[in-house]
Amino acid sequence: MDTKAEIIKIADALIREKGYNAFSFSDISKQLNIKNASIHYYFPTKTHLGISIINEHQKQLDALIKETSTGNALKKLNAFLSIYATASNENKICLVGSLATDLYTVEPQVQDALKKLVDNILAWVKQILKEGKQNGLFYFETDVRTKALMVITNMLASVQLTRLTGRQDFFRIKKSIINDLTNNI
Amino acid sequence: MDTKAEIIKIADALIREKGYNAFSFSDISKQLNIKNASIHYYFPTKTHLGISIINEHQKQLDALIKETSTGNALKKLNAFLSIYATASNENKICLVGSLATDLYTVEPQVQDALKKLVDNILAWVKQILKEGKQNGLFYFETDVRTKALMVITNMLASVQLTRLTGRQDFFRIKKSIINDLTNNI
DNA sequence: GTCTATATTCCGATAGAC
DNA sequence: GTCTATCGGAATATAGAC
Repeated sequence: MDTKAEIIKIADALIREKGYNAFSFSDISKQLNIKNASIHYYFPTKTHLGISIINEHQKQLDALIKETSTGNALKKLNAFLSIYATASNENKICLVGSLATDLYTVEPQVQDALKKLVDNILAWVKQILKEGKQNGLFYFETDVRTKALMVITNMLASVQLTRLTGRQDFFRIKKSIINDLTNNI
Repeated sequence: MDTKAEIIKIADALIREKGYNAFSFSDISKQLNIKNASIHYYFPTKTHLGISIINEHQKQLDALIKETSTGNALKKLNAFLSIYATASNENKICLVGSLATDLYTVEPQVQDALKKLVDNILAWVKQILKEGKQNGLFYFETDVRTKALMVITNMLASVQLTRLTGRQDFFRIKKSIINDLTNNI
């Protein structure tokens, strides 16, 4: 992995562990054993870095959508939920939740990039739910958009809240989402 | 309102708008037309202030529980959901979500105070759901703790996520929570 | 209680040598 | 590409006058 990719990886971990305003270029440079100023060679400002982190998540989302495209809706749903399970296991939260909390402290370009990522996540989950319902795998009565928002908010907040109540609870919630969708068929 | 209470009120608004690490004593002192140093007379450190904000929320929670104690479970649930509706209308998030995101950047005393608040919120929501089910007002199959966690996470993340998708979505989610609980009876 | 003044530390960012 | 050196600014916090 080249230096630029490593910076993004470390910064992404920091942003999801401590938040956008709590990590510094120094935190990254120490982990990479380079100097503060070297980070600025790759990312002139913290805003540039923030946008690159969001874009990296967009790439990973696109890849996951592509990888699971041949599976059924349940497999796709599990792939989506696994994103948060991985975060929970590392005591990290998701990027969207982290940046949504700090939304009004970041520059408009970061806000815009995040909005696009959220739109794409929401579109994917909506598609998964719609497909699952049509194929008789899922059962729910709420409209697709609202149901998708509820699945996403359950996951987004679970990684945050279970930092305080215990990680067990995350997996209780994750299991319950699948149970609720797949019962009553 | 005395100065100490005003500081808490302003700091609470800032923490839920911008996050714990993004607001400063200067932000507060400017709004109060006093000087930076005067804040330290009331709160020696930012940690003291953080704990006082959490304690204030605990007091408001206790008051809300007491106020609604004579109502039925649906009225209590609506009171709980209204906390987040108020926040959403101000484009603010809830204190628990804000501090959970920054959890590993605050001192242990703040973490501990937050944990106790979360325990009390969870206990109340569990009690509301249990009571509603027993009285035939609510319908759900999941165990009470998990269901309570799902209601809380829906609300906690909705105020964050709908900063990006639009406030309409918050009220779609809120309505859907009530519908899901009160249907199928 | 509130002020001025200041100590200390850290941050994002830049200039210029190598 | 990475370094040293440094600037300007902001943050938490304290000392001591009023």
